[in-house]
Amino acid sequence: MSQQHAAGRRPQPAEGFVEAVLVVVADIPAGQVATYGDVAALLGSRGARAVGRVMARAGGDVPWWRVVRAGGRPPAGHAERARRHYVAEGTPLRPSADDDGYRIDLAACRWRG
DNA sequence: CAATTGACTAGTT
DNA sequence: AAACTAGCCAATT
Repeated sequence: MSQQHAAGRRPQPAEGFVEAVLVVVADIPAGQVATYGDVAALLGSRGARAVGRVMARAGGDVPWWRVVRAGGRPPAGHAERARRHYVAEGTPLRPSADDDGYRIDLAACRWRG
């Protein structure tokens, strides 16, 4: 079959980036966390927001709660859901006066690839 | 193809 | 210390 429309090919980088992010996130051990910027850095990019976008869209199949923001805050809008996972995995948390109610102790459980 | 957006980050005000 | 701004990158419209 011919080519699907000359340039109608499926751009690989699209899936490649998503896959790469999912692989890195899936590689984070339980009880530890990495920041969005760290995940991006492991991929050779600095797109912390791009990582967050992948999580929002395809993070449902990976331990998304192990990816946190710099400063130790859980993913925006998922603080309550993520907190149960941290407690279940023994991730060191710290009380906070924020709406999140807690903060992840990055100094104690930050993971490096 | 330009503009908008988004589970971000660091620096300023 | 909280709010604002600018910078970054990839996907979506």
